[in-house]
Amino acid sequence: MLSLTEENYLKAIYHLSGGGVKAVLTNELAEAMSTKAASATDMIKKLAGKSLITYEKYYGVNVTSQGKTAALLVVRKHRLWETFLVQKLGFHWDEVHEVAEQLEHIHSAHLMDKLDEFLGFPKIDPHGDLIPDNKGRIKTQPQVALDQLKSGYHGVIQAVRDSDSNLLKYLDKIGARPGIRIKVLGKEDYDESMEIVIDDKKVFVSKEVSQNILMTI
Amino acid sequence: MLSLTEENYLKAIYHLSGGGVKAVLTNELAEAMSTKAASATDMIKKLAGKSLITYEKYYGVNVTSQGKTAALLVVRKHRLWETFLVQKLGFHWDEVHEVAEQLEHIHSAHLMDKLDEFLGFPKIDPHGDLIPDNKGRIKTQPQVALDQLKSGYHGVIQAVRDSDSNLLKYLDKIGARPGIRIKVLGKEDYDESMEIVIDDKKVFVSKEVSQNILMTI
DNA sequence: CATATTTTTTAGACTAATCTAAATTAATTA
DNA sequence: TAATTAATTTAGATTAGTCTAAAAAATATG
Repeated sequence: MLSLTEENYLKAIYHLSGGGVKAVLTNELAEAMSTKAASATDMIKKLAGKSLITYEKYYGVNVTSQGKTAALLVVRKHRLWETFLVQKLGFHWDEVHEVAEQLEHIHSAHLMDKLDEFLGFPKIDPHGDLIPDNKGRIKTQPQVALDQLKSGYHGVIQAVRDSDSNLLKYLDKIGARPGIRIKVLGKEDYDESMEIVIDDKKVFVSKEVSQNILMTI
Repeated sequence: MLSLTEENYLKAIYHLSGGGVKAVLTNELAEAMSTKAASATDMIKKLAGKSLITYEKYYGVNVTSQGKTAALLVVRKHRLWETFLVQKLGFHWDEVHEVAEQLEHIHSAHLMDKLDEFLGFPKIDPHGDLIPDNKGRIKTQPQVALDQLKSGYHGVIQAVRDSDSNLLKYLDKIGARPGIRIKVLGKEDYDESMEIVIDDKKVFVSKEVSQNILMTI
């Protein structure tokens, strides 16, 4: 059984990796956990020893399928508790995070199945995120090209359709890599170019580019 | 804020002391916590340093009113969660303890008030125990003399009416001290003597004795 | 009442998770 | 490509909670 700290690190790795899409660096992880790189290194070794992640010195961390399942079971608990807090206890959506961060570490599969049933087997949580099932599986979201996304919506880059190296270099330059979240600010009717937010930076991309970025929403 | 371990020790002290009625010895506490006396001593010093208990070397521990309040707030959480598990999630009463032991350590007064409201402000939990209010107060239960108790019922010794030293010596001999739980097995119609259980031992007591033992049920 | 036994405390060590500071490796730049 | 800088790892220390073994205090016994 994982300790509370191990679960929190694993969940952070899962999220930082964009759901297992890309590697996570030690400093990224340390910052996400509000701790120091040395502490992150120690925990990385521990989780690698439990086969939840793979670790190559100086090159970062990837979640294994076992680690992904474990992370998704924590995510499931978090999202079911948030749903409970909002739907049954009348919490506002912005009050639930801190408490759900605690509740997600309660160890009882039976409890979560009962809660799931009590809530009517919800598919999404109050923030619109998908709730994984009790085997740690999350419905693979259908991929959508970025140009199909409406203003205000956001998604995570899953893949790039065209493998032209000029496109990939350009995407790399603007920070558009798999696992990265994009928000659509607006679309120009004239040329169908889009203004999007990547890493808190606003960028304009042409229709040719946005057609080639595959996202999950 | 108390750590999970501190909360568990404090709760154990509260219960072993019969709700603050009598002192708790180091070995008792160690056994209740499934740990060693040395560990109990360490934690006792820590809790005494936080003014939750008073501690006199070699003579045991007493909860302060501050400690009592803190313990009762944990008890409140435990009992509200048990009520939730049984009434809302359909748990059986014998499945709830382990999960409630975890849930009672979630830190959020707001959550407990909301849960209390959701459950309709229950006064007792599924085991029939009183639920303390959100200030850590528990309704003082009316005292009842042991001879008024019916078969099958149980209660905790709160005080002894007669201070005759022969009576007290006798009570001490059969293990009937304040804070100790008694269960009534049966009553003889002939002389109104009672068969009771104290510390898993069956004992017969006369009406003269049972009239003088004041209990809370 | 002196000795033996039990209970409790103290001393020192161990693990998990953390930190700082130093050393090492990788990446960047001149 | 050599030197500099940035990222990462290692080494050693710290805290909370635990343990074992030894010392000290209280209690029981002869």
